Amino acid sequence: MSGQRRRPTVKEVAVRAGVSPMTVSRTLAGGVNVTPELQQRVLAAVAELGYHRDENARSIRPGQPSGLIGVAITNIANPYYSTFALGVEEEAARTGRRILLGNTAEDPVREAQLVGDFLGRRVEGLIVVPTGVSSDHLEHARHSGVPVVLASRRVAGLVADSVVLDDEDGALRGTSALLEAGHTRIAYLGNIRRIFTGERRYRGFVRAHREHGIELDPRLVAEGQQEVEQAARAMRALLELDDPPTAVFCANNRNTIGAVTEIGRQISSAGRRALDLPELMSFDDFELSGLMPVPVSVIAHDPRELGRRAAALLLGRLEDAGDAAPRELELPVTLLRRTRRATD
Amino acid sequence: MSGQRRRPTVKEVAVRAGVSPMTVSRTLAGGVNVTPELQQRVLAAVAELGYHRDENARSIRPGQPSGLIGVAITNIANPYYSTFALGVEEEAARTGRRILLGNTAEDPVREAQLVGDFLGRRVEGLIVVPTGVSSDHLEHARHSGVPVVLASRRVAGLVADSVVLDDEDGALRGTSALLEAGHTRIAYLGNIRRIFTGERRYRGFVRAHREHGIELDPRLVAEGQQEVEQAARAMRALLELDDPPTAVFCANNRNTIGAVTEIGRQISSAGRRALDLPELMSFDDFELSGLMPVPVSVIAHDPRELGRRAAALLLGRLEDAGDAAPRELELPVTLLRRTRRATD
DNA sequence: CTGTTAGCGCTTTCAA
DNA sequence: TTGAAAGCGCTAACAG
Repeated sequence: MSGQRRRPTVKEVAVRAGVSPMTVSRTLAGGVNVTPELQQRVLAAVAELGYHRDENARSIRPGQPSGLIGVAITNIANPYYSTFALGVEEEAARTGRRILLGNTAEDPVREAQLVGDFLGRRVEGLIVVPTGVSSDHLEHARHSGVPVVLASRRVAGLVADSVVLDDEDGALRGTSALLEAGHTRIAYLGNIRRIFTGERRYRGFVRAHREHGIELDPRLVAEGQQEVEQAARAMRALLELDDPPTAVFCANNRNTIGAVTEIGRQISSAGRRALDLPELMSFDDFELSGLMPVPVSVIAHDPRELGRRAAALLLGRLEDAGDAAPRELELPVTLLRRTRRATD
Repeated sequence: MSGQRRRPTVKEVAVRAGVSPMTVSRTLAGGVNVTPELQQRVLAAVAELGYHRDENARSIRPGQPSGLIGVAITNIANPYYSTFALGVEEEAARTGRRILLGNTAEDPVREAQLVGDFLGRRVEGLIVVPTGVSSDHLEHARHSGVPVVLASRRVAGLVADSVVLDDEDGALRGTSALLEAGHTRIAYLGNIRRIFTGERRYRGFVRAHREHGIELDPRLVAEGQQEVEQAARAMRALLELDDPPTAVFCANNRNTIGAVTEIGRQISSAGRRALDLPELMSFDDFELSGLMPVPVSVIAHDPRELGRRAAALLLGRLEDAGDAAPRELELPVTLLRRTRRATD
């Protein structure tokens, strides 16, 4: 086993091909002004030695882009965000760029570290699902010429391109559909309010109540669940109320899964019937959402498209090198209503 | 808007702090042999200028690691692989390393490009879910001193560390459980056979039949579905047979979701009863698997743990710089049996 | 404890 | 069309 053999350099390739390093460099850059004959020799040497041009060394020259895009998301394992990352990767790959991926775990401190690290690696731009209210590190990135695109959430006071969903409208429409179906006790399972989407979706939820003249029972509002298990516990607490909700608005993927999980437990362990359990309205679609024991309506959107758009905004910024005004996209959402079937 | 301001360098920090570049470098490296007084001045200058050490420039020095790990997976959007990536990221982050993530989309050509690109960026190691049978590019990486860890699948003839699942055992046990419950017509939905896990899981499926003396009907075997929609179509074809299966073994996540999707369609559109539809055995667990309209038993395992183990193998390799014999891990799987409830 | 020198792998600039 | 020199940002190695 040859083990830690050093990687070949331009110089070694040059020697092997019997040319100067510059000829190797030029050949690899596309071969302008190099005899086909020499190109042949160079490429042969490259193949024999298994040479790979050192992109890091290349990118230290000022003006030379690193070809890297830093992506900081809150939870890689959440299918919503991983699909988002796929969208970003696809767009980036189309321009030959790679993504550096980091998980913030919804922790502002980690996010700041991550961004600092990304800057150190000379990323050309950043795509961030911001976690906190502070924007010093993002401001700083932008300030040193690294464009930032915010996805899914914005940060107050930060001037940057962004792609978010029409959260309030989605929550409004979803909640209204429940109210119009006759529900008067609708619970809310969601993120902490200080998170951008948490605030906006809650606002839509409240507004729907106001517009329909229905009073909102504060005991039905549970916020701050990040993980499925927390959401399941919150759901259980709701079901144990004297006057439980007849429908539950779940403000995101994780809360929906938690709510459904608890419903499953009620059916299998506690022996309750699906008919006696609340129906759900889920902001974020998920796989097999149509096959749940209780009806799950969804406020659907395409995280992959969100990723593509975010990447497109960033790539646009990189080309224009532009000081253009920030572009703020707000993608529409689709309400897919599901109700109890007649046979239930 | 200051726009494309050049990023500050050590030299500029040095000037601002009134010291030499080396003092800056030393301070940032931990501050050994630097007066606290000077360190103060340097750190102040760093903060004022928003300086970030250029990791790329740093890593061109031979022996200096890049702090990057290349991860090539087949489908970022598949929750199974994204959770895997999370495990890798966690472990890598513990040693201050970052991951470069690429999607191969199950395409060997893309995989080879990706690996080449990763090598150009001087990754310290590679974690790959291999797509093809060819291993030239991986062999080459290993050969130039970049350790490779294969995850989930191995490649014939390639000497490398690997973490895979006990695929055959899982498939054997899952299929056996079905046979022992009295099923004699069990269908198979899976990957193409040339894929490592496809081959192994199919082998377990066949072996169970042999051991139980049950003949396998080749018309019940559908291979080659990569995407959910393909799997749903294959499932439909199975259900339309004159003599349809009473149970279906789904060899992976995507095929299971497809099968369940089709079952949902049969119930809602075709008006069939869950009782008349086959139960499923799924290799790979998934969220809410316990709440499906037909019983879905799962052969479960933890993709995050798989990711952590793969990363641990790689990190071990990086520390030992070792020519040690390749380590081949095979993680156990857990069979979780679900059957129809009495009330069905 | 601090600074100077040299050079990592590469490519831009200039000369042949 | 080719090559030599110089320097990108950083830090080991060697003075001082």
